Amino acid sequence: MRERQSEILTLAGEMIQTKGYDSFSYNDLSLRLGIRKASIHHHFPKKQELGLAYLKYRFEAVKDIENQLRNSRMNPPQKLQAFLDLGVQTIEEKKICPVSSFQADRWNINEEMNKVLTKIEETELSVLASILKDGQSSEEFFFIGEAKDQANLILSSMKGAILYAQGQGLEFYQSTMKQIVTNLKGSPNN
Amino acid sequence: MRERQSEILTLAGEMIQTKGYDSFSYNDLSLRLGIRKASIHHHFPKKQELGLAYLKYRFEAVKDIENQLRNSRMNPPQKLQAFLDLGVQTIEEKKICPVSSFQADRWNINEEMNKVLTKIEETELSVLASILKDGQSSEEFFFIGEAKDQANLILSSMKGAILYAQGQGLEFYQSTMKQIVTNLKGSPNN
DNA sequence: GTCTATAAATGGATAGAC
DNA sequence: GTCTATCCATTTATAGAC
Repeated sequence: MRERQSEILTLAGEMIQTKGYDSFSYNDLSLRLGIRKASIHHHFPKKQELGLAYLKYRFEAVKDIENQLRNSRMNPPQKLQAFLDLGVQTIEEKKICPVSSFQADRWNINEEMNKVLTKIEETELSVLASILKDGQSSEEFFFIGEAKDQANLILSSMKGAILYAQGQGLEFYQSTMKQIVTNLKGSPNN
Repeated sequence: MRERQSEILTLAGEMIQTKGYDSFSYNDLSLRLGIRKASIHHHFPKKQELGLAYLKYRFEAVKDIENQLRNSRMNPPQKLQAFLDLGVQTIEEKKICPVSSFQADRWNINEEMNKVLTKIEETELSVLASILKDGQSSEEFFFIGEAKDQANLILSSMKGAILYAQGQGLEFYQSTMKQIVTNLKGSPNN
């Protein structure tokens, strides 16, 4: 990927995580990059192409994270913590998850973008489900039901809590994630 | 409240739950209502006033739900289910939670709107925390830690799961909420 | 309360020179 | 790859008639 293109994608990502896909403009990018709108159109002729390119780039990044976690020597609780810690950085940068951002903008994106978005969702969910499954096998996590459903629950709450944290503060996220880990450790009867 | 005004607010709400606050226009409202843009400006001169009015109206609605649940003769598990069922309707109407919508648009709203949004968040959280506390006392719910933290977790996951359900289907929400209820029933050792 | 008309700014996009 | 110049549609908002 050309230098400028990845520069634009990175900045677009930043704006997607703050203003949202539908609300940032080529002018916003232009001002930050110090080049004219037309120059950005040269790299990404239409905004939908920029949005799609960003989503594809994000998809690759998510698959990278997946592989890193899969090949790491961390145990399941450590992997889960590493996963949940990704949200802390997002909040500290006053951003939201790009997936949540596009989810909220689903009406404003085309089918092609929506398809990639759905693939990203599924990849993230399967990464987390795999961690939970391993932890269940090794008796480090305790929960009833399918690992997949538990993963859906945890990822939903993680993304949701990031949205709340913008208003309620980082502590909201921290205590909520702590509660997740607590729930996985067992019942009040243990 | 005048008829037309509440009509506009209702429609604005629908659009906030689909396109989002920053992405719907007075023209969108105009087309749906069959009156001109200028007529809408007569009722809500500026879009920020419309947005603020909607949030205040939502705040009242949330407090109503709070009172209804508080005064109902349902037991805590029934109250929780009624609460979670609110999400089902939202998904079936292909909408997202208005709170989530504004949370994703936090960069695009002013401080006054953000204040009301935060109040709505806090009210919803306290309603849920109260249900969980009651259920814990009556030994119908089992969880470690504070009811408040558990409420944060459940509300985050509820809102998050609604966002996922747009792409993954209603079943995603249903099974995720089932997992929440399962988790509250006790540990795998029970 | 609703209308026409209109303003002023912004947003996405393209043509063509350098 | 970047620029200037420009286009056209949209968006928020206002003035003033009915």
